[in-house]
Amino acid sequence: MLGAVPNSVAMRPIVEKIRVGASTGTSPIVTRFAPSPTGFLHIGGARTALFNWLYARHTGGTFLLRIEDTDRVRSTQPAIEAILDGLKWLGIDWDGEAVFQFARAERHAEVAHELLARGHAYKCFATAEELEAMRAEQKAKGLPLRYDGRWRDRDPSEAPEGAPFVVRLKAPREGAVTIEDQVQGAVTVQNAELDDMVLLRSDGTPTYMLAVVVDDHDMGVTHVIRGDDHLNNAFRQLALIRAMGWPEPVYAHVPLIHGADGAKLSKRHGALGVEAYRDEMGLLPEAVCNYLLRLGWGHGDAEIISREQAIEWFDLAGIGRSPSRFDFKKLENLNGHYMRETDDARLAELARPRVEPLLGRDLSVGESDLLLRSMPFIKPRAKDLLELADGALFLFRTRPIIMDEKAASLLEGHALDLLAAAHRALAAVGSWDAASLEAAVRDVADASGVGLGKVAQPLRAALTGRTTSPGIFDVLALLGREESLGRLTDRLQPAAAE
RNA sequence: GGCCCCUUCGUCUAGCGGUCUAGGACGUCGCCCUCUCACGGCGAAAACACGGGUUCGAGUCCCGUAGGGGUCACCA
Repeated sequence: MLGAVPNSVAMRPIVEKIRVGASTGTSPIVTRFAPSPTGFLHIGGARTALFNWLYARHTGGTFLLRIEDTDRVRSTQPAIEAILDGLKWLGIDWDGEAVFQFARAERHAEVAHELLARGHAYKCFATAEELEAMRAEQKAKGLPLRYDGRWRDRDPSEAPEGAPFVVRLKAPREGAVTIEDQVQGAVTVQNAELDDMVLLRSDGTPTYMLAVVVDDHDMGVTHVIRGDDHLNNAFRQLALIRAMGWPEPVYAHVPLIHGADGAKLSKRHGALGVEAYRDEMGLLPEAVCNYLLRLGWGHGDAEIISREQAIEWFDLAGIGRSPSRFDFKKLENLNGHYMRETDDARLAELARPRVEPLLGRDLSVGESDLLLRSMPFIKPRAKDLLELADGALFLFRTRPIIMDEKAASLLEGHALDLLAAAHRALAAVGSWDAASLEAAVRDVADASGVGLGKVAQPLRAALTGRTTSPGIFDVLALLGREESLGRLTDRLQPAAAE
């Protein structure tokens, strides 16, 4: 059982299927995104996924998804769904079926046993307490903390009968390893700095280090693009890859994203799940992708980059070497840009489910149509979907509409006389269109010897309940004759309105 | 602490030895447009961390210093 296990049986179907899909292209490049489902898809993970996806699409290669669910305690189904949903929302599609790492535990163990059989790995019977003592001593002596290889050359027969053991890789101790990282450049680490990592735990389950290497190999991954918190891991993984005689992947370790204050982005420090960007912040996926792309990657002066353009331009050489801070203001600005570019129908559909809760009721068919027609006037003023919904709200308020404080203060004294004059003029307008309405209101201003603003602001307050809104003539046109005149009457005859 | 990585305006970045009196974008400030708010247009302030080299010449190459980050598990 522990002997030379054939190394070509388990899980081959997965590889074959993927390879078939990839073989149609001219490039053999295969990338992957390998999140662990212990929480939502955070912004850093999203960027890593995006880079891998873009590189695969750019090269005509294959982009695979692997869920690293080997931590049975912390991995959850909701987290898996959140990650899948997040990727779909961002428009990052993967080739073939997602691979679940835990399901491949047997294959991982098989590789460890093969290594054991070939003398590239050994059993370590050191107990947890023993290792703890070892580290305490190293720390006391100011030595680097690492496994000292105490079982590296000992015979397993020296261990107590039936004692539990882990399997460790017998890594080279002499020399150095250099990785030609596509982002970081040549990085060299002395083998003496690395200790013999655990491949199989004492319960026989594989560690992450073993699992990634085996899966990446079996999945045919050629380019490993990931956060640079894995740079040190790469050297250990390479030792394992070499022990197995497998082809070495190209590495690209991308600097991490920091919070606005420069501190590391963590779950309690700005690293929200992508669903928060979608639901709570009301952002468009194309804006988030564009922002993420520019965070750590550049192409000359290009800022607004479409998905198609990104695929055409993306390359590893454009990835910067230094960590970047997350700037929500810039994301917001980008989102405003994409909102203005988005067609009204899509925007209205995104706005409706946000308008209805604010209103406390569903929109009728007619109101949905009104929402759609209002988009050209609302969307230039909104930088996210929250503002979009908020900006459209006044259209659906029922009379008498509520006034905010500033609007109410605009409806005092002489302003009411102007409002009354405007009401009379508007009531006499033949064709209820923006141009005719504008002419009528300008006449009122001229006749009263005041600027247009003196009339427009009270009108805006009475019509929308606020001091800011789309152009007042567009507001009148949108609301229609009856509703507009009614809202004005409510302000002119407060007693009747209350 | 050991090892590894990083360092251009507040932020994201362009720059790949001379074309840099350092460019763009967001943000900030001013002006214009104007019925409000946005949008849009114009303009301004704003950076090569520091110190040594190499070179005719350094933001660009090398070495230090400082600062920041990552990593050192039978987590991933």
